Amino acid sequence: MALIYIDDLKNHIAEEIKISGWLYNKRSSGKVRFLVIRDGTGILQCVMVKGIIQDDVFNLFDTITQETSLHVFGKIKKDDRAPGGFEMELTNIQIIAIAKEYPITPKEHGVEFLMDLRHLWLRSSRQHAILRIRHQIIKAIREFFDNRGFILMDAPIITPAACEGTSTLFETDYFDLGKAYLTQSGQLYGEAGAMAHGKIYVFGPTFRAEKSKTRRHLTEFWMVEPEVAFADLNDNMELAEEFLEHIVTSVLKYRSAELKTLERNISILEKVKKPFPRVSYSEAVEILKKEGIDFEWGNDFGGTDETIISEGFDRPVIVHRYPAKVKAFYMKRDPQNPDLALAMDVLAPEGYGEIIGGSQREDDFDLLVQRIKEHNLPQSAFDWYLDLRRYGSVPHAGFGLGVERTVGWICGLEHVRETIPFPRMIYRLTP
RNA sequence: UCCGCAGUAGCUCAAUGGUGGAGCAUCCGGCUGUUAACCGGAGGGUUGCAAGUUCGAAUCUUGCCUGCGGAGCCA
Repeated sequence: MALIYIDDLKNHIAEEIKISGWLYNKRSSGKVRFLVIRDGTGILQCVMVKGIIQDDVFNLFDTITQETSLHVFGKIKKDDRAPGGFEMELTNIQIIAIAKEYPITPKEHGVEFLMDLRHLWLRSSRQHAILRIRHQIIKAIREFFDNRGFILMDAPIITPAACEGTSTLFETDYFDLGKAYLTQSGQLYGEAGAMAHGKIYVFGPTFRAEKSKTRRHLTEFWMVEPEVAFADLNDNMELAEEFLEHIVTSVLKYRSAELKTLERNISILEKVKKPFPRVSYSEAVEILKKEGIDFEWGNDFGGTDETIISEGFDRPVIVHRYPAKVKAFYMKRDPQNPDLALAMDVLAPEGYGEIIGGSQREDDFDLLVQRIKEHNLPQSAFDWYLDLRRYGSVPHAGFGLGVERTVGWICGLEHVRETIPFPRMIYRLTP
């Protein structure tokens, strides 16, 4: 017999059915008792009245504790008084396993306590909604690229050297070959893929060993990185805005119930339509100065700078053409001004900061060799990467989108630690 | 690594130098439509750890531990 799920109850009104789940909450007013069941797809209020149901079933109420697993049997009816709009008139209950005293009670808890119990916290309605939206975002990401002929190309997670040579990497011993590192970006491999397939995307976990202690940082996070051959900075910015529009539209369409659970103000999300405002780095610096910020041209923006810049716009804003010296070695210089890199960042509204970073890549062999030297990187480690310029180099561009920051923004969360099932942070390795 | 904040019952918090409490959770009792149900009762404490000041410390001082927020770095 196929399981019936709570989110499908509308097709089973007036039927006698079985629902399998866990006790979410229970209430009683003596002779009338309510069991609230969750089955992973929703919650269902079940009601029983003494004298109408068998006494031995009625009395099971006292032994069923929060999160006890059980089957409930009864007839489904519409009832506006019930959360979810449907109610089951109980005829029978089968207990599978009585739960021990459950630590997460239907009252407030602190984040530290809940994070220690993350494996159980995932069951509560808010976390449930967040992870369903995360799922939708990831689905929309894959859908977007798949529908446009991009090929998914997995990059290695264990790598021989830094991709960008700046961040601190997690290090491990690799047999007789010396040290290996966990990847901080699949991009360089993605460029190889773009030269083979035209347009690809890398989607995988990335790792940063920096001791970042902010609401925007995890040591392990997921990143999607498209890379397109024969594309320039403008193509890259257009791709990014169509991409973000698609993701947000998809979440609004398929996860409105979850956004409501999170009490997200969706009017802000509804404005995420292309074209996004575009400002150059220099214009962004002017915005900061107009707001009274003491900011020197040539520095990179900090978190608060990004917030101030994005506050002037009602949708994500693209900042382009950064000073080359604050950006990575592989970025192509602006032919109009060699001090600038053809880089672009997308800043999310409401202070969520940088969710996309990308650029047109340097495609000239000699210039790339020069950049590697300027950044004091070992050229031997990049010899394979230079091959991409030796053998049929073309203009190409791409970007990386941080999944957790995007989930945090769309859900309206305070901290990215709630956007991933089991966050890894500098002071948290468990559960 | 640096700066700031916090640590009291299983959980969330109160008590600011003078007898450590409340709500929730647990246990017992009551209630025929509850909505984080409600009402009555009970049990539950090395106030993060160590030292110091004081007649007296959860409260003041110092050190340590743990966590949170921010800076730097980045998505």
